[in-house]
Amino acid sequence: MGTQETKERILDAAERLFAEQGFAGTSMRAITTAAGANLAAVNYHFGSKESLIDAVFTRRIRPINEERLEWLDRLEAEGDPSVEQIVEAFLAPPLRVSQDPVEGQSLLHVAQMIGHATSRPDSRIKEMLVHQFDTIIERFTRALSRQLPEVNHAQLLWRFLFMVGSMAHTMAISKDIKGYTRGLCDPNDVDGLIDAMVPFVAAGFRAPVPVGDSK
Amino acid sequence: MGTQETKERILDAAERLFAEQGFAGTSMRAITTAAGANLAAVNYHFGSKESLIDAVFTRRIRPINEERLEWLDRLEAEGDPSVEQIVEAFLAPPLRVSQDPVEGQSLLHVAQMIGHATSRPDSRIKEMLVHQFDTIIERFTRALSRQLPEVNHAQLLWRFLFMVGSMAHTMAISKDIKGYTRGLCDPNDVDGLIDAMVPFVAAGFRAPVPVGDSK
DNA sequence: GTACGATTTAAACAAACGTTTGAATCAGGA
DNA sequence: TCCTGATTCAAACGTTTGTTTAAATCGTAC
Repeated sequence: MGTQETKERILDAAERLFAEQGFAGTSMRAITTAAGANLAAVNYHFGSKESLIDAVFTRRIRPINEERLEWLDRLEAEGDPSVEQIVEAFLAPPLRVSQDPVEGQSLLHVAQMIGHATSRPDSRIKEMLVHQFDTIIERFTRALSRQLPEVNHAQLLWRFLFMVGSMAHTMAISKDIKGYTRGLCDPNDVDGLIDAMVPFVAAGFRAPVPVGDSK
Repeated sequence: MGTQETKERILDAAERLFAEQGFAGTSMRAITTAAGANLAAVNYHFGSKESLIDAVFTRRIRPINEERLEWLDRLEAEGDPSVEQIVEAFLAPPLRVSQDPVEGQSLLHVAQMIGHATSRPDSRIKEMLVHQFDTIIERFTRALSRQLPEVNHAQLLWRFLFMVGSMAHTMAISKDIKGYTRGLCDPNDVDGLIDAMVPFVAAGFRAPVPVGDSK
């Protein structure tokens, strides 16, 4: 049959190149060459480079956000979840999806791409992100607020932002973490990374609110 | 005389445009037009666009890192600083330098630019960052390790990375924070931002290390 | 005033970019 | 076999990119 074989190859190649070289740094020619397709294939299948970026991004972020919500649903069905559990439900899905089940090693392409996208100057992607994360932010801040009644809403949003920052930045530079830390930190050990990140973020959420900011 | 007047104007314009549109998204023509200079001025004064990026970045990051080290020196001269104090010495300088003393409001161009730079795919800037932060990382991790003897070195590096991520990401998207948080968080209130960020990060540093990671 | 290095200017450069075109090729049903 | 729609292909499109060039202009010391 060959159901959209070229389309899939383009998405895979674009995802890898976007992760490695960023969106602006990746040309249509580089994508189609890596995908073994003709230059015009992207415009034929996706319409434009911008639409391709959307497609590459949405293909990954939607399942990630669905898994986040399912994870949180499961936790709340079992009782009232701890801050650590809520944080893990937010952080683990995007990190786990980066593990290549075929190669065994973690390529982290998805993670790097998401990291780049979150700090992109382009406003179009920003709007997409805001929309994609609308439900996520509401559900997770509400769950966290239940466990942290002494943290007002503004402070909770700040801390949520700091968590996203820790995650996104770690993802974005994951390829170079070994260089930064002289090999001491291994970004391919996803479970170890989650085990390091969850306590850090959870403790941050539990921190006493600054004085003079009572609400 | 006109001591390098054009050169300064180009640096200012480039900094603003880099912050607003990223490095790849800003053309030489946009920079020189905004600076009121001729197109060839950048190549004449800086050699190339890449060198201009270096110049724009270095002009800001060097004083920031110097202030970080001076701040830490001062703290250590007064006694042994708390985690909160060390964290503040790292976070405050890049956030404060963003405040425009003339306009009164915080334009945060520097912060945004730094945020973009830290998640840049380009390896050249990465090397520059690693080199610029070499001393910083060593001094600050050593100071933190003295207050946190139960946190092993690998975990400390992870947490340092998470701190940088929170900072860089907040800087990168500072322009859109009000949109993300429906106006509840104001990135122009730099003191309030620091007051929110320092307790979060400090609590993260103090968090108990994950089990099975004793070293 | 004249000469000279520093700077600015307009113009053009080659290269790379995303996109479009129209013919060639493919697959499957009538 | 022929037809039809989907896909692929090589080629070219018009822009935009960063950079270079050579002449024009400026500022200053002689």
